[in-house]
Amino acid sequence: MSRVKSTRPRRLDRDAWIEAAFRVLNEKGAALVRIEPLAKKLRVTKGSFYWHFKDRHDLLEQLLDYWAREMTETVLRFAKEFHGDPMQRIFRTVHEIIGRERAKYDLAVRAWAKHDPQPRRVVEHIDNLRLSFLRGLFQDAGFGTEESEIRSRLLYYYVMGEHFTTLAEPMPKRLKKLQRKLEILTAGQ
Amino acid sequence: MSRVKSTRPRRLDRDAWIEAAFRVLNEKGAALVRIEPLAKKLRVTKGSFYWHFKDRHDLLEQLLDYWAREMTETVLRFAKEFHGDPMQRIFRTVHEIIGRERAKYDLAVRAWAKHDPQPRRVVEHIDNLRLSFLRGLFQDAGFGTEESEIRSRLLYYYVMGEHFTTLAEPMPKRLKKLQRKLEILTAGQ
DNA sequence: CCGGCAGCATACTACTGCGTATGGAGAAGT
DNA sequence: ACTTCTCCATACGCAGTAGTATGCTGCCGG
Repeated sequence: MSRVKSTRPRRLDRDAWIEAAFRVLNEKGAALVRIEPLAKKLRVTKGSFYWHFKDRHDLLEQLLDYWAREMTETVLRFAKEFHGDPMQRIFRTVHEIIGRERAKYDLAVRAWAKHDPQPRRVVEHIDNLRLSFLRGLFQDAGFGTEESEIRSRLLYYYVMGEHFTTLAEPMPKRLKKLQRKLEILTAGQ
Repeated sequence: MSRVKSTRPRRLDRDAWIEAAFRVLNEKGAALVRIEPLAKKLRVTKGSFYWHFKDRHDLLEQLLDYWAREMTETVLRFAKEFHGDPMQRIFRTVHEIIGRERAKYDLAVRAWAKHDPQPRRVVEHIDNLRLSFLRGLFQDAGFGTEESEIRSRLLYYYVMGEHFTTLAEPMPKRLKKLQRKLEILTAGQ
């Protein structure tokens, strides 16, 4: 009758804290990423926290790193593996982003970035990465520099809006409309 | 030499609290809309607050009302006064929204709405209002129902993105590109 | 000139959260 | 077996904040 205690992951590491904090960041916002509530969720005390981190600010920095890596490595790596027609690559990339539940995390980080220069710099960097990638796709499709800039930005903002807006229709309907939207954005060539 | 004291707005009212809270909401987020710091800014104590409001939650409700009114009355009223060519009305409307510093407030409210059903309902309502308005413009321009839905959503998300993204170029350049974006979104008719 | 009330101040309790200091248990080296 | 080091618990001081209770003051009608 021993060892029936619920999961007792004593001896956890930095990443366990960061991932738990990341969840709270997305669910409640950066202001509510607090140490003691996190400790409660992880079933430890903050003695553990101050072993792995210097202070709360230290955790928030790691959080940004985590987010930045998630957002680049995961999404763009998949997208770069696509081959074939440039138009199809655009479609499959956006399809991938919208299908996955990734970019929705952006809202919390972006709201955080609005009043804090540190996340702001990171967000700008990520935005530039993604936008330049999309721009490249449009250029591959034959659009000029300026024209690609304009259309990629339209597309990028569209993807953002899809995740920031709650009036989301069921996925099949959204994907059907996505097809038409991409037609509009890639027309005129 | 009396009456030289700095502005002493004793005897303030609900609206003074709400406007101050609204500024904090946009600058710091909903979680940091706190009573005593607000009282400090208003140069009163929270005794005043609990006279005008039942509790903190009461204030946040008023805040949503305030936001909803700001976002509908102000923006849409202007837009509805525009006349002439439907395309031009679309352009002037979006021009108005982007030129003014209004929609930027959406980010804080939207982040708040993500983990709280009350603001979420309000945001959905506002989104529907704006989107149906834009949809009407496209329909006036001759697009079909489904096609207007798709294009208005592209346009709406674009306007949102312009405000949520920090990599904003100088306004003249943005407006120049806006022209081209609207051409893309209104083409094919 | 005086009662009364609107509007705010003051003083209090209770709670939450940050950071620190220190102790303790258990694994790992020797 | 004894020490050391890692990782966490415990206990503390302190600041900030929500909410309540009650006291104070100026203005306004009578």
